[in-house]
Amino acid sequence: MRSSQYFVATIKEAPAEAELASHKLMLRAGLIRRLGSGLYTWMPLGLRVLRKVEAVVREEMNRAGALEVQMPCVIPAELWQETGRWDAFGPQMLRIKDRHERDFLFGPTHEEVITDIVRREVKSYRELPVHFYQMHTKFRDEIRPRFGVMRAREFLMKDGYSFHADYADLEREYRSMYDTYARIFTRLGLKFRAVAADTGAIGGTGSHEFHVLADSGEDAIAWCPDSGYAANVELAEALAPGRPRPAPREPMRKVPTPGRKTCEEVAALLRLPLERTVKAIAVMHDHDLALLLVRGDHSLNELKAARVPGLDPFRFATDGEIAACLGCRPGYIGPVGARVRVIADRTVAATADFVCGANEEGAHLAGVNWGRDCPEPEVHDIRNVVEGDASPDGKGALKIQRGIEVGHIFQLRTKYSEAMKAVYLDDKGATRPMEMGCYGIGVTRIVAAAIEQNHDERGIAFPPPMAPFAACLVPIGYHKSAAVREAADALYARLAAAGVDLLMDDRDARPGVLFADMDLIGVPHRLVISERSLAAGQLEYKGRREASPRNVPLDEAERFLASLLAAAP
RNA sequence: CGGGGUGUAGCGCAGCCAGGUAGCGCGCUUGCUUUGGGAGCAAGAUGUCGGGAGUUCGAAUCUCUCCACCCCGACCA
Repeated sequence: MRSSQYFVATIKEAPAEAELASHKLMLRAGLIRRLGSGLYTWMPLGLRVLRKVEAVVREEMNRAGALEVQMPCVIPAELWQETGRWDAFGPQMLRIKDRHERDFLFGPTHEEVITDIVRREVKSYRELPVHFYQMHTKFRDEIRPRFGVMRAREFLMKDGYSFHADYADLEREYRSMYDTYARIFTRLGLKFRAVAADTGAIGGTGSHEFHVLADSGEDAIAWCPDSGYAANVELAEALAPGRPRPAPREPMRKVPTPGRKTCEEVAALLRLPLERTVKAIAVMHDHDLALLLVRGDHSLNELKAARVPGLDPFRFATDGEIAACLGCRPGYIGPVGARVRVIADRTVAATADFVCGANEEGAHLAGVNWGRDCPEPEVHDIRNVVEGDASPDGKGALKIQRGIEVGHIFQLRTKYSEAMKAVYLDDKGATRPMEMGCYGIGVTRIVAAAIEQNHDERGIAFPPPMAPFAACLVPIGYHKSAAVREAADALYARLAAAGVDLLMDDRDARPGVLFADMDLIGVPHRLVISERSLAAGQLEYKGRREASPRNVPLDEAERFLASLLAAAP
């Protein structure tokens, strides 16, 4: 491809709306353009990248024995009413009506559609297992689309669904998909980690997420270098402290803390470590206020809190509700004297002589002890684990890393097959529901995640498997020097004939412009032809991540490039 | 939805507080020069100042209202 015949839509300054490096770079490199909130056009260059990711995913899915299908984006409401998700899925599902006022939805996921297909087509255990997948445009009306295609409303997803005669076979396929996903992300040249995960709205039992590691990731993952344990922080259990609660040593006393509302401020005022403070979070369940207590240096895990018996569903209490129930503003609330349900985190329950709000404006209590100063609390694991916590498997300490979720696999079991009567006859003639698994990859998100992980001050440094072009040829003085033009055209023809995925930047611009653009769009290998190098019978090579160029004899260019491209990413 | 912020040329921004009829940089067009890391000079083109209503002799600027977008929290591939 010649860039003069192509569409290089690079820009110098990123639009102000972009904050994340990958979002800025995708706009600057001309990979995408925004149409509306969470809606993006993939420009020619970006689409090349997307197609390369897609190809790797497709190849590995096919290798694993899954079969590609294409389901409709627009789905009749009846199917979703059958499983109850028409009402349960919530506002992120885009509902639409046709000319007859019939209800449809734009599919955010396709369990119902595929289950409908399979229940019609598969009647016997002899036809199982089956695994269908598609590369599909999904729409989810996200509460807050952000970071470009990282969290878009419309996005490309690989979604696969498998059906099995028994759980053992589902487990086999689940392990196969786990390995397939690991192979896909490895092939794409990404640093990733597979972690145990919550099953969320999709439902089912076992589940793993695949995260591309990046500090800008929206998820936190907890992992243990000693045991290999890895889980989303949402899920990772915070064990109770190993030692029992110390005996009280201090008397309880009220201390004035005007204007100090946060645990940090109170701890600083009293010159106490943050671990001695207790943070109270007021929540409402069924018109009843409850206090959730975590240590000042810890944070509440809302998923865990929602699993506390008798607390689901809960919401955060308003300032008015807190005032009505506890007689003061948030910032000064605490368990002592509060006539409400008190749920303490395991760590809080094992803390003595702690500091908490006095339920009085501008005052806290210090030296507070369970049992002596207020009733023993209800104890649950309701906090997020932090770096250094004991691994839930009891073997070592946890580390915390941030990640971008690019894949998620679930064991759905019979949740959908029972709701939709997807049954088969086993070898004894008995009717049984199919065991089901589902497996998703955010294809568009992978591109953003890869850039997040692979960029520098000059732009994107794509892993070779997903670079828009495998290599580029930059002739200097193409429009001025006949020698350069002839040599560049000849090399271009030879490399094209050899099937090299090459971009020749033959635009009539200064060399700096060409170099800057090739660096920005992330082409991994760069060849430069100029009168200077030509005179020595050489051309110049530089890898995108390398600091300085080296010379290569002109007549060895093909072989040289071929060996680079054959090398592992 | 709650909290914060921004809408002025294709992009990035100034002008707004102290109303007087719109500007800078990049990009774009033309010409000349330049040519190994986003060139220089010259001449140009491009704006319903987010929409609507109001105050005023006069509104980008003040008031009200609607809209869009961004950031922080609940969602998820």
